[in-house]
Amino acid sequence: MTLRPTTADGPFDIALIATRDPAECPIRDVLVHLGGKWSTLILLCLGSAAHRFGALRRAIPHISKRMLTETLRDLERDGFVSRHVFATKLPSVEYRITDLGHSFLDPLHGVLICANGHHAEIRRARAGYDAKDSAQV
Amino acid sequence: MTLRPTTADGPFDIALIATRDPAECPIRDVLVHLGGKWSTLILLCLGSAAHRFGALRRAIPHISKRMLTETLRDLERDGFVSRHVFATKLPSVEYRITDLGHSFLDPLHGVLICANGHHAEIRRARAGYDAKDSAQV
DNA sequence: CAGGATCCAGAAAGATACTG
DNA sequence: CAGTATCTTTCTGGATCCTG
Repeated sequence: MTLRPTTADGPFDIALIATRDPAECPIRDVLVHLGGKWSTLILLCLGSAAHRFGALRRAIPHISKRMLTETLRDLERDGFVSRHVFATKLPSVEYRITDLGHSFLDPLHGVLICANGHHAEIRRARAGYDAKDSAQV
Repeated sequence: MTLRPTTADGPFDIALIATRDPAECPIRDVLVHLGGKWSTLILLCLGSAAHRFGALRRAIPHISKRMLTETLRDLERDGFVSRHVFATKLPSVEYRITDLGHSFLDPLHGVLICANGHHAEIRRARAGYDAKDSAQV
């Protein structure tokens, strides 16, 4: 199976989807991490400026310390962000986006523009679907 | 807080992140669904051609019937794909991408290109991180 | 301040069996 | 063929308390 993406952006073979080992498939191996509830949010935040832990918490409402720590570790592990500890009196840690992380910023931003632009449409679709659904039951 | 994305793609306010109600935030409301393990895979598959249920299963290894059904329902609910039932002898159902879904194809594709291009780098970063990690323990 | 450790309810997801 | 139903296991994420 060789699918051709509608965008003629180059020879990108979606047959990668069908890779036997999920770990070899960039779609699954990379996107699953980016797809996490918070990764994109954090990456975008750090894309605009370096943030300290507390600043990130304030910038991203509703995130718990636990999830912030965990997601930052994951992003660090994947090489998207770097961690810089300052041995000040009270510990302070700054997170920065790396070059690798930065290279994802534009593509991600494109998705966001799209999500933002079609948000109303999506919510309308949902409302319609749910209305039909509850009517039949 | 008004963050400016590094891409000067237009006036996209990342302060949307800080929206009080998560449901109002396109980033969370849309991306959380797209971030699911399978949504992107399915959307890309359907972007290349309409598929029937069974064909999708074959195109996307490792997905269970249950997850495929569920993810398709979600995508249908959000208006990304449409469902067409043919009353043939044995039921056959075809899934197609909608215009709305199609508008996400290019941005998503951009992310994939990026993920694909940097996959090796990411895996190296992981290996390095894990090596340091286990060395310290 | 930044985060580690622990507990725990609920969501997500796999396996299997059944149906029109 | 295209699901649905059910059971079970795994994962997620929030709350809370603790430390250097």
